[in-house]
Amino acid sequence: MSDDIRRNMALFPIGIVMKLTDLTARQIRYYEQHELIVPARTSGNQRLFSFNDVERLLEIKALIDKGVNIAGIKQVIAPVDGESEEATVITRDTEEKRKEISNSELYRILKQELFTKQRPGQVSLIQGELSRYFKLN
DNA sequence: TTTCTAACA
DNA sequence: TGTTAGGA
Repeated sequence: MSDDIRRNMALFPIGIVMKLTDLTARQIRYYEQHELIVPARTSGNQRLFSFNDVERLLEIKALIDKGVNIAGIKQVIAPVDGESEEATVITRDTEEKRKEISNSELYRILKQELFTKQRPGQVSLIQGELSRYFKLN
């Protein structure tokens, strides 16, 4: 499915991802160090995240909120190596949680957010929206 | 202005 | 994890 390429297409810089996930740049970079995510880089060494990266980050956030440490999260989320089929490999446990939100739904919400949050001083609404889908089980 | 790496009161 | 320095 060509939908995979879109989900794995590196699009947004860390600033956007911060608002989308409600995570600090520090946390996002930290998770990258632990290989929980492997964002692409621009020629200027700037990170570029894909929708998949954002989804992973949201899952990580949900797990962190549950009190799971990095080691635990690594067990839940399959390590990202190859970019082909392995890109979306996840454990059955995680897959079940993801079923709570459809791909189109996530895309719609994220896209809407991208067009909404532009002006400074404006609070993103996606955090609350997405947290609903990833609400604690 | 935004992001990056490295490092620590 | 927060936060800052210093550079791109």
